[in-house]
Amino acid sequence: MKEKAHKINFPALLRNTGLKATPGRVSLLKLLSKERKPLTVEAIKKKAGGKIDTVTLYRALEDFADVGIVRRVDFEHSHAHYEIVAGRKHHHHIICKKCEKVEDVDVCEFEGVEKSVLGQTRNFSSIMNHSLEFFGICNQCVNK
Amino acid sequence: MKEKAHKINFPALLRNTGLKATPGRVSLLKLLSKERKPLTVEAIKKKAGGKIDTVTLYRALEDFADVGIVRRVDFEHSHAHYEIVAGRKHHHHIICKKCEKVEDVDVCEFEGVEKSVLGQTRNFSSIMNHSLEFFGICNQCVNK
DNA sequence: TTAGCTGCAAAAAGTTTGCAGTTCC
DNA sequence: GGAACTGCAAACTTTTTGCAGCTAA
Repeated sequence: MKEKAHKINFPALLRNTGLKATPGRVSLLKLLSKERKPLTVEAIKKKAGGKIDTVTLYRALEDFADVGIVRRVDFEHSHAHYEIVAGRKHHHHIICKKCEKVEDVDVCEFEGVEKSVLGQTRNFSSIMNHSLEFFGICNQCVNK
Repeated sequence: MKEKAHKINFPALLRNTGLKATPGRVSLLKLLSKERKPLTVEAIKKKAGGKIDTVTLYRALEDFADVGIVRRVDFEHSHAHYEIVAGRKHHHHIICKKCEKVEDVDVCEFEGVEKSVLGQTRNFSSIMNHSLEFFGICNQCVNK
């Protein structure tokens, strides 16, 4: 079963979540959907040919993350990454501590784990999402 | 089995990893060890009575993280947190998306998972560490 | 028409770099 | 003595805020 994120109707997706389907936001989603990996704000800007205003980009990404179309990912490097969620299977990442190379990884089901986590706390009643990242040094960076 | 992080010989620990046991670094480790939760650089500074220089703090934390005495944790809020590792059991966190409240959580073994992850990639040969954080809205913030 | 989106300017927040002086071992 | 650590100044990067004009629905 191949993922066909490019077939998603982004204007409809945006409207369904209460956001407006502006040309800028639709192309941003297309870009993220095509790249299929976590990108920094600067990287997105570059990929878009520098045409997007940085502030507008931050605001769009925040809005998207709020409604779950996009997710923010942190790799212990002081800048956030954003990745499309819509049209993609749930997955995690392995990241090179040196060059920041990122690869997707699949990990077993997490439903049981979330239940167990909720069983341990009295301050939380539900879990909205989780992040799971693996860190190492990639084979290219090891040889240096 | 209670954790007794306060009994750790920090000067020795530092020297064992090739770092110098300066008074500043030893008290920083004591502070982190006492707090037992992820703190931002600003929070550490405040707890220390503002006596630590910010730059020195960043450099010490980075050095500590490099040798594994401390770990950096990211909570999808644009500032890093640092938590002591030495003397503590491996654990993860659940974080409130609104107030950034943090609670420790224990999760089942990860050895099998790491093996499975390494089986999926050709670019990495080992995993040095992983991050696993759960996000939700805490009960106090829900009622707002 | 109006709530939401955009872009510019500016500021705030977080982090890094360079360097001269000090301290640990 | 020498490598590591510290503190200050300065720079740089990342993210946020405010506001006026524009646009999708």
